[in-house]
Amino acid sequence: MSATIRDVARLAGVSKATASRALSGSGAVSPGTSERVVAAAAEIGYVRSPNAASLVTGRTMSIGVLTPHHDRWFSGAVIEGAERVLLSHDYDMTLYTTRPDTADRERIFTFFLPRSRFDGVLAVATEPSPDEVARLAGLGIPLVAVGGEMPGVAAYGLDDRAIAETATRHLIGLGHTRIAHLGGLLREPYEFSVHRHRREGYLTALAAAGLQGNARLSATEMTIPSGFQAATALLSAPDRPSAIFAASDELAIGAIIAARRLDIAIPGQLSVIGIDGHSQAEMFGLSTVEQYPREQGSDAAHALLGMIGGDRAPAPGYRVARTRLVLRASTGFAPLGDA
Amino acid sequence: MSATIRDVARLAGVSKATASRALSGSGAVSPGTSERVVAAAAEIGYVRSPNAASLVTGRTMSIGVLTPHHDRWFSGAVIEGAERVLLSHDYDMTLYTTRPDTADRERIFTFFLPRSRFDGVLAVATEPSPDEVARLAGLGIPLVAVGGEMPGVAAYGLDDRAIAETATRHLIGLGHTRIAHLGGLLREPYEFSVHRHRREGYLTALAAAGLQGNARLSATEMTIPSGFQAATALLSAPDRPSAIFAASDELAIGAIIAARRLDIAIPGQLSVIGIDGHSQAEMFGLSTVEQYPREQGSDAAHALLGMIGGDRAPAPGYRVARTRLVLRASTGFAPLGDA
DNA sequence: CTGAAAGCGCTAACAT
DNA sequence: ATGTTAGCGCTTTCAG
Repeated sequence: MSATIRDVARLAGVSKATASRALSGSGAVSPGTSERVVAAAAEIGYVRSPNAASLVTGRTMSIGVLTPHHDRWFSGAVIEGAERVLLSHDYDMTLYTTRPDTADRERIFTFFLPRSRFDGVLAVATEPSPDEVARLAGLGIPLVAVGGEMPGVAAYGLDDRAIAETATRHLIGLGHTRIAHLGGLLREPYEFSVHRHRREGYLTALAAAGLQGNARLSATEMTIPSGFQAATALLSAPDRPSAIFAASDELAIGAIIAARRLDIAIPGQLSVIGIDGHSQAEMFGLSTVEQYPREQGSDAAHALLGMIGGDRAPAPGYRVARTRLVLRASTGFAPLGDA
Repeated sequence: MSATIRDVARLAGVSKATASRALSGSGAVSPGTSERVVAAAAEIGYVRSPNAASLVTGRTMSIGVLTPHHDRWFSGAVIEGAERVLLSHDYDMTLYTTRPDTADRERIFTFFLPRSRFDGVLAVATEPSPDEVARLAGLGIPLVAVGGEMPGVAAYGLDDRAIAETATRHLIGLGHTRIAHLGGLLREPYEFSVHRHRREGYLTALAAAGLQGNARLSATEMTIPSGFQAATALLSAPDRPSAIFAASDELAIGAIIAARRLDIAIPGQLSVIGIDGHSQAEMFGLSTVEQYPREQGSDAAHALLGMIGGDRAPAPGYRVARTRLVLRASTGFAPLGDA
């Protein structure tokens, strides 16, 4: 089919070995020879087959990427950030959707990942069971997680407890006392720590202000429509909250839409704050704790590449990514009295 | 590192060839032997290396997927639909983000795709230049497009002109005369036909009703915030339209949010209709022409697999995917007189 | 600095 | 039905 290194060698009048050396820039090749080889390769449009090369080098030049949903704002941005870095190092990404409790997910861990196709694995917002963690480890290749802790694994994510506290405290500082928390689902028995930590931060802040008795928790899928539904329920109750701390901007945006539908003025009658810095946050005037998933993705990719390259493996651990509190109209004013 | 077919053969007491045959189910192997081989493989957790196999079979068991943005509703759904089918056939997907006019995009076509890693390519909502089309063809592997036509290529998509006409006609039937079109960007000189066709359908419907003089066109990125901005401009003008036909639900949703912000009642003072059946369409009460990208993705994957399998290559051509007009609150009422 | 030879893991003739 | 041999495209000893 396409040109092989044999063709290049023949055209350049050298042996396969020399052609290989010239093309990879590794061994010692005389400048003239090297030039001829490179020219020959360009002429016939030769591109090295990494599959064949991997057989002898052990390097596949590919990364396996795991995510429960690649079309969500967070995962999409992480993947995008990782892709830029990887492509520039001649790596590409094979994507697997690890939706919980599916047959496909099972096969991804037992069949696709062990096919020896990858030099590393990037887990994005994935909540692996202990069994899955063991399988991942059994692969014997570097693993980096983004979007939450993973036991014994290098991970990039937020200090979720702290930022949840910050966000909740901001609401408290505005004078709110009836603050509800719109959180993510806590999948038992194995779950990514993110949702739990954000809820804990919320509770801590409440307790610090002597408001623990007012805690009001709602948990749902991390999507705008789910947030809309959950918030509608929350806001339809007679003793509705005057503020909502949402665990993600998607949930917060759903809450804003719900409030409008119910004719509840923001921020007059309801303050809302989220976490993320979603692409729609500004449009909705949403106050939020911004994070930068594209950056997290590229950091993770660099880490992975480093580990593959044999750099002293960065001690597995949790790297806290930067965030920034951004205040907008959704928390623009103190609530109107106690109504 | 991991177990090879040699290990399996040794453990089962057969030759590599027999082990290979037993595992692949191709050649003739006695039931007893086959069983022993399979058991041995299971015992040591053997998984065939497709990279090594591809060297001799020519099959890589992988598909290259091209999309300008994998995190948008449409692409996300297409990819999801394709993934399910592919995984069930032992295929996985390597994803490349082909954002127009980037260096990465160039390298994807010139370096990554020709690495002989794929048995086929799936192009999702991709607008390839003639040069890129040529490179794709030069790969010598099956190619299927989803989300628009591609010259000389098997493609799955909508009858964009027809559904745009349908949507516009629905607005006209409601009594509207000042109908604006919120469309996608027309990238010159090469573009996917989608946006142009939808605009043409809109113009055709207008003309059929003698309304061609009232055409009002606005083109922008296919995102909610872009739709919000464009609609805000459209609706702030003194002679604002009484109806909007948006080329996508994302744009339509942006328009709905803009209208609320401007205190323009829907559907009292403004009717809105979109195209897609976006996951947020119902929440926003958006009338739309639903399409089913997950289905399109799985159809495309089946087609690809068929072409790879050597089925009589389905004549390259355009396959029209099903749609359904879904009416909701956003076009619930006729406009209030002519105001 | 360069070439010849071996071999990565696997399958496809070709024998038997 | 099974084993032997060759070889896919590539890199890496090992000689020279």
